Amino acid sequence: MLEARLASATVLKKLLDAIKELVTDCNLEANEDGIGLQAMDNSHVALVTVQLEANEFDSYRCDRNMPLGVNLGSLTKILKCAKDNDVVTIKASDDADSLTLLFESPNSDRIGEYDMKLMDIDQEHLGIPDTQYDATITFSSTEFARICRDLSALGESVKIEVDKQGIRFTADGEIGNGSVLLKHSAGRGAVRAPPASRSRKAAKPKVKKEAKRDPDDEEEGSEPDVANVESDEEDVKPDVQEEEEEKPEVDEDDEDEEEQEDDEAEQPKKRKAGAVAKKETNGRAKKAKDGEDDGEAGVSIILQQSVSLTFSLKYLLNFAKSAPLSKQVTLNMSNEVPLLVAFEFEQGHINYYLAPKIGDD
Amino acid sequence: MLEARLASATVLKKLLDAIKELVTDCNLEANEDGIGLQAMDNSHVALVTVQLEANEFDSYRCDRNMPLGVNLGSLTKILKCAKDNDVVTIKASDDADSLTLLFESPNSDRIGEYDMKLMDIDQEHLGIPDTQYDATITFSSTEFARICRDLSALGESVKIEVDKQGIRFTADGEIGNGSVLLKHSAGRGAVRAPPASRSRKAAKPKVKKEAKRDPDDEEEGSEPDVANVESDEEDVKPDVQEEEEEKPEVDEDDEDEEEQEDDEAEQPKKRKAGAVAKKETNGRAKKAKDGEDDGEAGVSIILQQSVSLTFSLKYLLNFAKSAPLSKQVTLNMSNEVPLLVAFEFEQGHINYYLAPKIGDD
DNA sequence: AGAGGGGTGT
DNA sequence: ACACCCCTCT
Repeated sequence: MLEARLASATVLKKLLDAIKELVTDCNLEANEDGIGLQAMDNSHVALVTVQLEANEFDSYRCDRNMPLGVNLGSLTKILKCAKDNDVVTIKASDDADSLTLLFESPNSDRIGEYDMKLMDIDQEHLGIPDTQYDATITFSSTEFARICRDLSALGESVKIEVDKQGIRFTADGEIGNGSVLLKHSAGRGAVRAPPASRSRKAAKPKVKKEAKRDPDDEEEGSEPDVANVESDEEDVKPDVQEEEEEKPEVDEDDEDEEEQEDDEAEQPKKRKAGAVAKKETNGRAKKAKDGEDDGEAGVSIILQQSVSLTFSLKYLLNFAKSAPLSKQVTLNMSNEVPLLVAFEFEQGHINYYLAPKIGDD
Repeated sequence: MLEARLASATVLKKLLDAIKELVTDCNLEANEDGIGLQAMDNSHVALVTVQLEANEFDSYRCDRNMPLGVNLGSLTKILKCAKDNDVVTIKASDDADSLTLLFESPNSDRIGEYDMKLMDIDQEHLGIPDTQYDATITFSSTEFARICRDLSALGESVKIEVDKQGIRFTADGEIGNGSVLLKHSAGRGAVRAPPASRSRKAAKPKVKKEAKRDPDDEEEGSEPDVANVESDEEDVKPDVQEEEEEKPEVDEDDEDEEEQEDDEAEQPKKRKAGAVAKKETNGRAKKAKDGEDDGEAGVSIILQQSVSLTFSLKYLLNFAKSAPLSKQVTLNMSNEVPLLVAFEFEQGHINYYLAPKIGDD
């Protein structure tokens, strides 16, 4: 049986707003690690994964692995019945034919209880290899959303080029061409040599498989398909959550405190997530007065080699709907390999994978 | 070649929002005076003119007259890619087959560059005579917008009557009749005898031609046509900008300092525009606390003789979309002559001309 | 409370 | 496809 208590409904609401248009039905995978979700989008082009960490819940109990097949539209409707600051309790009995959501006002003077029918969904669990990316760019998620929105007025595709100078998004279309260049920020998340951050990653157990995909993988995943997905269930979830935990730190310790953070890396994740949240708050307060509040925390670029990839803006626009979940987004790119768009938030993360268009000059 | 730099994208955005539904394609006329636009609306009923003064740009360079044929929809799309406080640079090379817009964030960490295809547009340049109007009413632009919106719920036409008491807008329709009366403000922009303000205007060179239109002009422009437009290119732009520069002052010196402002009238325009902007700011700050911020600066009426004219609300609604550009709007009316609706803003002005309906009451 | 974005209707 | 209205996010 599952019983998970979350202090605020707002994360769940934002999560569902983010993915409900990408995925109609899918299994929520509840287990001792927390609640996860993995699904191809409806047109089978993009892959979304979500993980809510068990130890980020106010309380969490899950006796066994439970695949909970939900219709995300229905779940969204039910979540609309919760106020943002309601305390949410998610319950499922062992037969798992329905999911119960309990919404309590903060002072418990109102309690809503909603039951949702579950469905059986046959869903292969895809293994997602832990890729070492050639370029990792972390910047304002609202800036990301803004760029995708702006450029989608011009064309259907965006070319993303990353080099030492910064990251450039370019779209061409009938009415004209547009390009947006974000320069890496001096003083904060500036361009950093990869080895420094990689060495920290080596401390993790069973991370990294191969850094690059096989060429034929990209062949068949040429356009509308996530190329580097494998069917290796065993090591997927650990990999994903370890890897995602990693990325924001790169930006974190760009400030001043690398060694300290490395120490913390051995500690429970709860502690680390707290640090992330705190830092984000600082970032906002710090930047609040300089007028430009999209530039929060600047643009961090970690570059192993320059990349140039082209993607469908339609999907990026969808991914950018996760911006309310996190102030920062991380784009992970290697040439001819699917893009990983990652959002970290206090309770977990959401990752999107999208294969590049081919012939992307 | 043209290169014009504007400290903030917001004026351009507002301008295009204001006219993009009225005009589809038109030439931007860049020359040493600045950037101008003149176009009939798509149904050839109303006339719009815009002027952005060269000396109000942060920097301005235009070597020769360049007609830049733009699709306003495309330009609007591109301007949506600029944030309000972005610095905008407009560039066109001498062959003028495309227009480049550069959007830089205030701290230059983001640079957007957009190229827009230009088109050849054959467009006669209409001469607009400098008319002395029988009634000139200056009041809150949002009030104007509100009245147009409110009355358009009742009928398709509005009768505008101006006399010493004030200005009355009346609409009749099936569900009932409505009328809004704005009284001239005591203490501020009150009704003023025309000679006083006319004498100031007399200080300008080459102003005023004839005060009234020829009757046959109105005949052919009876309903859907701007009647008093002549094909006299020479004196149009100077006249327009002189005249428009004049109007807000009427309201300005209603405060206490008539003579001083008359002195300034001889000074360069740059100086005067600055004064206008400053006064507007004061007006906002002053009124901020009395709750009614539509009544800013009151209602100023300069009346030579009473007028009563009827106009299509559809067009007035469109004109009122310029309200974000200026806190004040000026209506200039003479019986049986097209209405001039004028908005002044720091970088220039926008004027709308609309012929009255006949049988107007 | 205001502005921007998304969705719906013409 | 464009315009208008409503809702959400800032």
